[in-house]
Amino acid sequence: MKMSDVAKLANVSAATVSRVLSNPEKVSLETRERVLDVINKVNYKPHIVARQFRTQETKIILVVVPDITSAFFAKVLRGIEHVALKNGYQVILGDTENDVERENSYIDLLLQKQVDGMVLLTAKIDKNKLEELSNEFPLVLACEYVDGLNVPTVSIDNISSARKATEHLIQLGHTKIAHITGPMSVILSRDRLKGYKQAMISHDLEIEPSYIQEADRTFESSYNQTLKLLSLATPPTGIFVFNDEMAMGTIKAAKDSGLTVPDDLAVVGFDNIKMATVFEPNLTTIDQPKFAIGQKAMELLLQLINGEPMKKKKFVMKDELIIRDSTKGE
Amino acid sequence: MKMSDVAKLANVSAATVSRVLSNPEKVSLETRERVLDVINKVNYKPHIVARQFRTQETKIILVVVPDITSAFFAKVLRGIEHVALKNGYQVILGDTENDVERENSYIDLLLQKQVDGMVLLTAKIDKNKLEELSNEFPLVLACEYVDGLNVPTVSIDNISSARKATEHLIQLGHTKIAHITGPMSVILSRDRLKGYKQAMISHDLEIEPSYIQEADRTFESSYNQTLKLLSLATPPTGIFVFNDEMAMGTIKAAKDSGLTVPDDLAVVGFDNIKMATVFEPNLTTIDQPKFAIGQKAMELLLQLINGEPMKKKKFVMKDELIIRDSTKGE
DNA sequence: CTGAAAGCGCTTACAG
DNA sequence: CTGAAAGCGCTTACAG
Repeated sequence: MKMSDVAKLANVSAATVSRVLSNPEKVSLETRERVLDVINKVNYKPHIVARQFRTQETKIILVVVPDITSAFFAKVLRGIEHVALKNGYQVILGDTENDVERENSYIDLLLQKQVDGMVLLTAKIDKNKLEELSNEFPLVLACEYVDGLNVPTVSIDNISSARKATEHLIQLGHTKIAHITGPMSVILSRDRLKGYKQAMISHDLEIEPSYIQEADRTFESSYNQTLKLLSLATPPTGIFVFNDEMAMGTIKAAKDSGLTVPDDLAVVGFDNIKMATVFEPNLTTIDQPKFAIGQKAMELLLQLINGEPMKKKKFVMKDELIIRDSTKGE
Repeated sequence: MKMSDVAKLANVSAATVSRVLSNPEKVSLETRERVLDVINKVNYKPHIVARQFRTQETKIILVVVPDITSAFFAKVLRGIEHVALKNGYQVILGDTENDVERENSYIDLLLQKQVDGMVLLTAKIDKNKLEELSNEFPLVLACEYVDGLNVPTVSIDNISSARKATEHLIQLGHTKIAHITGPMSVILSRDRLKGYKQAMISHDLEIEPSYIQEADRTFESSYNQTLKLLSLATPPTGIFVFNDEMAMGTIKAAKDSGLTVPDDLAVVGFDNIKMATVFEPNLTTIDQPKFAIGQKAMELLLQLINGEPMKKKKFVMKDELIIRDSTKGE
């Protein structure tokens, strides 16, 4: 059943059926009702791909995430999704599993016009390529960003929030403070490391190289790096960890080493995922407005798609240090 | 830049360019190389929507999940994704957030030919509608299923695994065993309740109605229902909980009530999500092969899409009771 | 091995 | 307010 069949049954042209569906105000009430009756009777559904082809827009956007099983990204994704759906857009999910190759391959969807725009929640891809791409297609970065790139971006200020997290430990009296970073290939890791260093220096604390350990973003990896830190001649008494999942790994390692958190070791995480309040001790962490970041990113993408002017390109969302039991005790 | 432009530059017809892209073996080596040179030089990318329109297939499949922020569904989704990508299919994500309306609206993507097939990880939708749909379109159910529906389905045997979980508590000597169910509108909840009852009856244990409490699938909801159970005149000493996230809520409630797990209260969860080994005490639970369920579901969907015969329609995957600290102690 | 031509199902500028 | 007609960019059956 196609549009011309419906048209015949309703004694109108296909053009009129099309108008009833897309611009009903252009059709007289009488005709409109007659056409709608037929549409309902035969349960006609327009062939969306034909429409996409004709209008040259798919009403689909692509979201590229580094890890869909991460609670953090799932929440950001949901924010995107909400705004997308409300505006008639479907969301294609591109899970790269932290693989640059796969990130690159998703970009083909844009080049092949299979999606109208793209939100990147990971940006390992080459900077120049990204720059070119954003000149040609609607593209928004969220959470991650690329330094000096003139692309709309939504994130928190990772440097200042990492500084805040570290200063919280300093204010509690800690001086031997370690930092477990994410992969150095990710700019967020470098930013949070920078914030950590800034806090240490501005409080005249020495930055001990062996106190800085790189991990990938998993529980297990942070667990192992923590064991390493705890076996140092002078182990740290406080650790700022790249994210909450890793912070849980750190605390587990402390417990397995016979230490009590926060008494023997204070731990600060990042993101404020749901588990942060379920895990014991509850995590002191930096709250990121995950849902709001997703919403804002999608709103910016819609602006780009609709060709609306964009005065501001960088949006810094508000984060918040949330103090819980992993640093302050019960 | 479109195909005919490439054709001109290479001194061939558009048909030949098309063949180079889709059936290179039908083009002479010489011509093929000449065309590929041009394609690379101008960085031509075919307009996929035009191809979709022409071939009447989109190479996109839809996965409908009840909750994308759930660790369980994210893992199943990843299994689907792996098989999809390997076979040249993109995945559109349909997150219903447990809303039947939204489940229904995703079905339009199928009716409008915007996707080639669909995997449902939730099935609240009307049974007859589903039956009709599956006669017309490639459709696979995974995790959830609908009783008496002749649609390819991948899941574990929820009744027997729930029985196993309950019997584990019985074997530990518990007689006052409660069950916190998921929403009764979900068949999995009814199945697991059935398994619980079977275990109780076959061991001559009374089924105490107040020991059965319904919760939605969240941590908080199970937390509250557990408080209710613990305030009974004769509180249970063991609880089988619908899923792991809820089991964590149950344990939290027990702790907050001054009880020790497993000594005062033994708890069994379901799914074996990653957090089950991070949370303390580690959860005794039923392991579901999440990734494999996703893979199998997508393989079945591919069979349907390709019109291959399917001898068997119901696939029951192997589950496993995993005993950890939440029932047996250290 | 290659090309000319038809056609997939819509939408929209144009004419009346 | 309505219709006839063109055309979006591919693929493929057919002919040579």
